[in-house]
Amino acid sequence: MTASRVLRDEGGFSEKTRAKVMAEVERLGYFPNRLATVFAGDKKSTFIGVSIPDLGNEVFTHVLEGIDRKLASFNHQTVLGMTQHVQSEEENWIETVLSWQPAGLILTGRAHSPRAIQILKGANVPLVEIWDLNSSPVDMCVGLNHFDSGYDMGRFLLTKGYTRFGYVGTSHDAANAATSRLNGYAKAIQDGGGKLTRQLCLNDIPGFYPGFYGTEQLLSSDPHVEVIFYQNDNMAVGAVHFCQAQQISIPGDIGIAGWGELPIASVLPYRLTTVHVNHLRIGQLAAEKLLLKVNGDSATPVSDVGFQLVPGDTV
Amino acid sequence: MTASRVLRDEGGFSEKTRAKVMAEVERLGYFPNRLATVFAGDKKSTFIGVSIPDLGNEVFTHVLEGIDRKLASFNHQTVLGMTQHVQSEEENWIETVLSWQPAGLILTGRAHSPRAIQILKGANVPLVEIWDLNSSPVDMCVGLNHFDSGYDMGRFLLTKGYTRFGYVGTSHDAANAATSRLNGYAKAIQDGGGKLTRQLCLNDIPGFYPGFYGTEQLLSSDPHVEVIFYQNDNMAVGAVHFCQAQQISIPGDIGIAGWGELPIASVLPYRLTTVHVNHLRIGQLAAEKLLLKVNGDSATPVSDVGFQLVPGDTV
DNA sequence: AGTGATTGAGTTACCGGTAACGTAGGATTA
DNA sequence: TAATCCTACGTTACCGGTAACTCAATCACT
Repeated sequence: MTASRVLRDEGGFSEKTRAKVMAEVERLGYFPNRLATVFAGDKKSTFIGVSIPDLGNEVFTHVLEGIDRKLASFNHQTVLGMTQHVQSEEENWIETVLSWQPAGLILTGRAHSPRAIQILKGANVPLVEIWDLNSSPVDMCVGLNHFDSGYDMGRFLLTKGYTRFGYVGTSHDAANAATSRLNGYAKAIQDGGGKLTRQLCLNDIPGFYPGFYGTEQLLSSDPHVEVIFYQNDNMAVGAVHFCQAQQISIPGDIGIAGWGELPIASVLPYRLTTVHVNHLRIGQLAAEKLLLKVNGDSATPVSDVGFQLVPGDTV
Repeated sequence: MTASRVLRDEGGFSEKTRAKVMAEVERLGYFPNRLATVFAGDKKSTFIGVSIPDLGNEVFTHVLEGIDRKLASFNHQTVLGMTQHVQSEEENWIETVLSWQPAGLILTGRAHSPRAIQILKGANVPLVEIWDLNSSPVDMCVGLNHFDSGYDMGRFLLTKGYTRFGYVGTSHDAANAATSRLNGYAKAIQDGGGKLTRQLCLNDIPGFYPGFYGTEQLLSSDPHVEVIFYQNDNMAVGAVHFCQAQQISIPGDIGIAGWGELPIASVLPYRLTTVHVNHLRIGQLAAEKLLLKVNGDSATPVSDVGFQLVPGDTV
C-alpha cells in the first residue's frame, strides 16, 4: 500500500520511504499493470474505441489522424476497428471493444445494427458518431450535412448552365454519407430542371483508378453528359487524368467536380471544383467532445463542422 | 463458477443448468469483463500495439491496413500509436501500451531509444519491427532493404546515361528508411562516377505538395540537374505536376523517379519510374508472424519482402 | 500533563473472472 | 455388496492494484 502511494505520488509517506520504494522498483524491474488499476477501481480504462470503414479511403485516415493526435495528447489510446462498411462487422467489434471497458467510443457513420444500438445504449459509455450529421445521435455527433453539400454542388453546377449531369461513386449503401451527397445532388438537379442522366456506383474503393475507369464507363454509356460529380477528389483526379489521356478538354468538353478537397488537389494544373471539408477538425472535435464526457463534463450533443464549396476551374 | 463454465462452453454442466444461466444472463443484461479474464489468468490481452510514424504518409496507412485486417480476422485488436517520428514519443507510447498487457507489439522502423529497447527486452512480449530490414532485430523483423532499393535506382539511372543527380525528400533522421534509400542512391552514383549535385530534405510530410515545391526549390538552386529521385511516389507526382505547369518536358528536360508505387501512379499519362513495394504484404506478414509467436509457435526472425524496380517512362 | 490533530505506515477487503480442488450422488465394475 | 469412477456443481484462493479503515508516534495547543 505504501508503495502504491509512492508510485501514484499520492502523499502520506516520508522521503526516506519513497527512496526505499524507488530502490526496490529499480531492483525488481517493477512494471505497473494498468489492467489491475482499472479493475480495482471498477473504473474505465484510457482506451477509446475508434471504428472507421477502411483505411483505403483517404478521408478517413485524415479523420483518424485528428482523433489519435488529440487522444494521445490527453493520454488516451486508440483501439482501431475497421468495419469494411459492414454492419455486422461493426456490431462484433463494438461488443469486443466494450468488453475491454473502454473510456469511450467513436463510430463512423450513423447506421448501426439494431443490436449494436441496443448494446451501445446499455453500455453507459460516452459515444461520438462522426462524419454524417445526425439530429438524434445515440449520444453525441460530429459531422456535416452531406445531403446539403451535394445539393449545393448540384445548384452551383446548374448556375454554370449545365443540363445533363452524371455521378460516379462507389457506395451501394443507402445509409452512407456518399449516398446522401448523391441524393442531395439529384434533388438539386431535379429542383433546377436539369437531368441526372447517369449515376454509376462502382464496386471498389473511392480512389484514383476507379475515378479513371468509372469515367470511361460513364462516358461510353452516355457520351452527352456535360458534367460529372465524383464521390471524392481522388476519383475526380482519376477522371481528370482519363480526360487528359483521351484529349477531352476540361471544362470545355466536360465538367469535373470532386468532394472533400484532398491533398492531390493542391498540385493540379487547375483548381479542382470541389467541396472543402476539414477532415482533421472532425476527428479533433470528436475526440475533444468525447474527452469532456469521459471526464464527467458535459458537451453539446451535435456539432456541425460545415463545408465550403470551392468553385474551381474544372466546370 | 458454473456460470463461467457455461459462458466459456467448457463442459461439465447439464443442459438444464445452461438454460438457467442463459436466462439469468438475459435477465441481468450481463456483459463480460475481459479485463478480469486477462487479470485472473495472469495472461496477456488480445491487444496488439502498433506504432507508425504518422497517418499522413500513405505508405504507412497501407501497412496499417494490412496489419489490422489480419489481426481482426484472428480476434485481436490494434492499439494505435503515432510517434510523429520522435523517439521519445515512441518510448512513452511503448511504456503505456505495455502496461496494458498487450499480446504483442509491432513497431515501425529499427531506431528506438536505448531505454525503449531495454524495456522491450524485459517485457517478454512478441515484437515485430517492420519497414526497415534489420539483421539483428530485438525479436522479429519484416521489411525490405531500403539501401539496396536506393542503390538499384541509382544504378538504373546511371545506365540511362544521367550524370547529374538530385534527390528530394522530407526526412532529417539518419536512422530513417528514407535516409537509407538516399544513402544507397548516393553510393550507386558515386560508384558509377556520377554526381549527386543536390539533395533536399524538406521539413514536411512526404506528400504531393512538398514534391511540387521541393522540385521548384531544387531546380532553382541547380538548373542543370538531369534526374531527381523522390522519397516516394506522391512527391514524384507533385514533381510531375510542377513540370507540367512549367512546361518542363519529362523525361526530355528532366527525369523523375519515385518510390513505393502508390495508387496515384495508376492514372498518370505515363508510367512513373519507381520501386514497387508490397506495403499491404508487409503488414500482413508482420501480423502473421506476431500471431504465431503469440500462440506459442515459432516464426522466422527476419522476413525480407523485397522490392522491384519499375523502369517506367519518366526517365 | 492532557487532549486533539496530524502524519506515516500497515491491514483488510474487494474488483470479476478462473484454476484447482472438493464433494454428493448416481453409474459402473469387481 | 463394496469399491471405484464419473458427472455436475460448489468452494476457496488468487491475479495486482487501491479504497477505506486502523493504529502508533509525533506534534500543537491549552
